[in-house]
Amino acid sequence: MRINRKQGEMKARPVTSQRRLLLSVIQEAERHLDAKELYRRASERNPNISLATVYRNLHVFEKQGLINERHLGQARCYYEMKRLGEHQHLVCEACGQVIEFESPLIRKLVAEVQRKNNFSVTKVELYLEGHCHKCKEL
Amino acid sequence: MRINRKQGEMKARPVTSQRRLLLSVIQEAERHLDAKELYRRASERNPNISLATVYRNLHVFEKQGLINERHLGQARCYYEMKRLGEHQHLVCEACGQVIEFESPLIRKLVAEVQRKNNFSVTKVELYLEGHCHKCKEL
DNA sequence: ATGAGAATGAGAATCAATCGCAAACAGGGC
DNA sequence: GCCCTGTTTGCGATTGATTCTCATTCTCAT
Ligand SMILES: [Mn+2]
Ligand SMILES: [Mn+2]
Ligand SMILES: [Zn+2]
Ligand SMILES: [Zn+2]
Repeated sequence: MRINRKQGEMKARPVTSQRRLLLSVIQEAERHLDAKELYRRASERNPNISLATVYRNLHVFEKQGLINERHLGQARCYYEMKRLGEHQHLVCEACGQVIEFESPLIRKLVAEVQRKNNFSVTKVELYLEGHCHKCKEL
Repeated sequence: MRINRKQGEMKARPVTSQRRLLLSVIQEAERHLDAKELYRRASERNPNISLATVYRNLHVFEKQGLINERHLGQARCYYEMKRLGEHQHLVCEACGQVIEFESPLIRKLVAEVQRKNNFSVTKVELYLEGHCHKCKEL
C-alpha cells in the first residue's frame, strides 16, 4: 500500500504522541468521525489533548493524504482513513444512515470532465441524499 | 417549465417585498452567491433588510424548489436559481474559477446507485476540484 | 546533550447560521 | 376598504464549528 504523495516534497513532520493517538482513533473508528467526536474519543486516552490540536492535525493528515475529509450533508466535516478504492456516500435524509458505494462510472465521468474542460482533477466528492428503503414508505 | 413540487402540499406563502427583492437579486446574479453577498446586494435596494431574512428565505426558496444550494469547497453555501438541466461544478483550487458541467453519466450513475441500494435519491451533488489549464503549469 | 524549529494547550476570537420576540405585514372574508 | 389571524420581519443575542494567539513544551538532527 502506497501513500499518495509527490516524491520528496513533503516536509518532515515531528511524530508526536498526539498524532499517533489521533491516527489510531481514526483508524479504529467504525464510522465517520467529526472533529468533536474524534476529540471526545482521543480525550479518553489523553485527557490533556486540545481540540485545537485535533483540528490542526486533521488538516495535516489530509495534506499528507492519510485521511479524507467528507461533507455528509451537515455543515461540519467528517473524516475517515483514506482507503485503496475511492468511494462515495449516500445518506438517508430521514434516518441518517450512511451508505458507501463505488462505481466505475465515476472514473469515466471524471475522465470526461477533465478532457472536456482541460482540467486536472485532484478531488472528487459525490454526495447523494435520499430515502433508504425503510424510510421510503412515509 | 415546471416547478418541482408535490401537488397541493405546498403551504401558501405571503409574497413580501423582501422575497421579491431576494429572488430578483439571485436571478440577476452573474455567479453563485453566498448569503452574505446576497445580503450585500439586496441591502443596496432595501437598506433595512435583515441578514436573518436572507437566511430564512433561502431555506424557503430551496424548499419551494426555486433555488439550489451548492457546496463549492468552502464551508459556507452558495445559491443559484434552479435551472432546467441539472448541472454540477468543477472548481480550480488555485484561481477559484468555477466551471459548470453536465453529463448523462451522472443520471446513469444515480440510477445505478438507486437500484443497487434500494434508495430513492432526492439530491445529487458532485463536486470536483483541481487545476484549470492556466494554473496547471505550477 | 543542545538548539532551532515545530507542535501543543488554553482561551480568545472569528464567522456562518440560527433563535426569540415584539412589531409590521399579507391576504382572505366581510 | 377594513379587520383578523397567521406569517414574516428586524434586531440583537446566541450557538456551534473552526481558527488564531502566544507562552510553553517537544522533536530530532547535530
Ligand atoms: Mn466513507
Ligand atoms: Mn451552478
Ligand atoms: Zn432511512
Ligand atoms: Zn485556475
